Amino acid sequence: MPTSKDVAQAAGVAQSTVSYVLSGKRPISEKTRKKVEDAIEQLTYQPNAGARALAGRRTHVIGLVIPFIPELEMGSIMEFVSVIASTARQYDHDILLVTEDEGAAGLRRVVGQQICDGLILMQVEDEDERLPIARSLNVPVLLIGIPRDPSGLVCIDADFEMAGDQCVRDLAAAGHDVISIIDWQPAVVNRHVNYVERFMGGADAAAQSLGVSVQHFPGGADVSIITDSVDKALAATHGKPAFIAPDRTVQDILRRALTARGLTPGADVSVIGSASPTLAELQPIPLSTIDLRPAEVSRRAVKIICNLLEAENQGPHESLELVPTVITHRASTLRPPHGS
Amino acid sequence: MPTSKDVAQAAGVAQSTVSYVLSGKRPISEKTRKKVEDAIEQLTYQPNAGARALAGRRTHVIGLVIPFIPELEMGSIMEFVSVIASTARQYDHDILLVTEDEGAAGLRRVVGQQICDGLILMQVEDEDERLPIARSLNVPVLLIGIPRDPSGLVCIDADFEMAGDQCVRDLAAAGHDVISIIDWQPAVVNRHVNYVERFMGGADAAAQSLGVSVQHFPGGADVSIITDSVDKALAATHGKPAFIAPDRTVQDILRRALTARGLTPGADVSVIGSASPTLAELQPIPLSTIDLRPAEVSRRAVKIICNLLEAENQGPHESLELVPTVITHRASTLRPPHGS
DNA sequence: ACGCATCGTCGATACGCATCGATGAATCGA
DNA sequence: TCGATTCATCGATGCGTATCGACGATGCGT
Repeated sequence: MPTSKDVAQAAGVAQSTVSYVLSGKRPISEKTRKKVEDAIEQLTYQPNAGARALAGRRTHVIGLVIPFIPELEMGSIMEFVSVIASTARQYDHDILLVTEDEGAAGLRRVVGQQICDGLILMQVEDEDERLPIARSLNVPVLLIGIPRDPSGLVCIDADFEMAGDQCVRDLAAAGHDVISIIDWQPAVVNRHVNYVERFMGGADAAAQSLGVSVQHFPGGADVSIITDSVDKALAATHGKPAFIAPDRTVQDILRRALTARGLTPGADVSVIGSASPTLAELQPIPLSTIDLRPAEVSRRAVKIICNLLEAENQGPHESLELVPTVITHRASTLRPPHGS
Repeated sequence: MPTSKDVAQAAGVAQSTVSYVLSGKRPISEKTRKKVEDAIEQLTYQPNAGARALAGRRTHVIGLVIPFIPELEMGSIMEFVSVIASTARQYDHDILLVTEDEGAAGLRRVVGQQICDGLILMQVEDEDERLPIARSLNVPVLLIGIPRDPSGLVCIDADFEMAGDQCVRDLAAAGHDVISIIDWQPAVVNRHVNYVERFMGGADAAAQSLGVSVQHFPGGADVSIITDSVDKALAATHGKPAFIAPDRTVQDILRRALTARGLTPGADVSVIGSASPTLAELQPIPLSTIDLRPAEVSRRAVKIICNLLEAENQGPHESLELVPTVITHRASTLRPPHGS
């Protein structure tokens, strides 16, 4: 492996000059720059990351703390991971994986050993045990998710309140006056991620201001539970029932339960779920969705932490960014009555 | 951040002694060791990774090249990623993500900059453009998947041939003499990962040796295609049809298609799919599965590359490890006739 | 023509650790 | 009791880069 000294020698300059050509932190004449760049190319020189980190006190690596994975959500987590990794590259950074099973100690380790310049925490819970550590670490930390007490922390998340609001408004506009929301699966709810409450809060507020009623039902992987909700929803309304099911697994079950009752989404009943456009279109009946925009959340997360890294000024930052959600009509919801 | 020099001072020894206590590469008296360890604890000293990499020529980081993600397979990829990351920790290594969108250059970068000691490539294709680079890099590379020409490479994968064999034998034993295999989705097949062929090869060979016949049908996300296959399978056999559908998405479609024809898995028809035990049990009718054991493949992958890292002897290694698959009976397959 | 600022480059040093050779202390045999 | 070993530790050096101060060369104004 060639070093910057080799490059310097080949170009007939000092090693420090090579360094300045690369960093641009001091003016270099066009002629010298050319010589150095040629030498770099010919030797296929690449700066040694360890030495760079040691001398420059910056590793250009961001630690990504991935959650322990309830099997059913692995797909959505992977989308975050993937987008975060490629976005990080655009900011000239790499992503190091920190698994949840290392627990809070993992955070201390990667920061203490200075493997990372900063951290991104996924799936932040309401009262997350990692928060005190996050606050005490001397590096920027970005949370995806919003804890109960976000003071002194930098957070980003989808705007679940907006999502709940959008869903209810949409169904109300389609003529539904009783709307049933089926909760996330117990496995998710029990994790105390508060986006569940935020979503419900947004939905309830919208319902109140519009004068429609919202019913809440437990989620679950069991068809009978969902079928029950369907029956209750049917009994509670004169018109056609409407369902909101933000959890992907619950969506699948709901679809099955509706079929079992002979109900067709878009004709006898409205259903709004949460899925990427691609997945939504693949359904037998294309699903109207509330898009929580994981890719956009990921991109912004990386952007925010990279800004913090450049800012470099100490002192705990604090901010909260909510990414607007997008509702999309497809075949699974009734169309609004004409003229209204 | 305290350094090993600080520790040395606190313990009243030389810095090199601290280093030897940590690495164990020279004998240290019990008394000195104790002093040093106490100092480490009190200062909460953690060795600087950059300096360690620079001096020790070993980063303790493994690059994991994750594939570009057809949305539908994200879940399974995440399982690999997650298990690889936590297994790596057991071998005292960390995982750095390298995204496919950086292409082959990404491999050269992380190795050239010496960010990584070795690489794991996922989803290796038949004629993978990364192979020449993998061979030319001066670090251990472990492939998950088997290219057409694995010479000079170290590979691991599930034993898809065994999987195909097991499925066919199992269905034959249950009394089926015509077995229909539905291919992976076109998106997967077109990627030229050859596990598809290996699976089919194993199935065909088993069929031949058992005197049953195997029909192949194209996979797809379209219900009508699958329904077609169901009809053809029904026409081609006196008894009850049998299906093998290793692709998860295809499985879902198949289930729907069977329902549409009024067929019940386990009663009128046998179905073997591929899913983790958890997911299989969650189905309305628990699915008999061929388990491709992604977690085991991941664990062994990490183990192999860590061994290579320790071996350190140059010269291209070459090996091929196949992880046995496991077939599990659940409710979706017919039971073998008594006494046979 | 001369002092002065500016520009471009060099040399030296620090970053924190691993490792090698050397040194002093302790142990052993005869 | 003395030299030969072995054991435990120290000091010095190198890993490859970033950065700071210094220095010669150039251009400016007067």
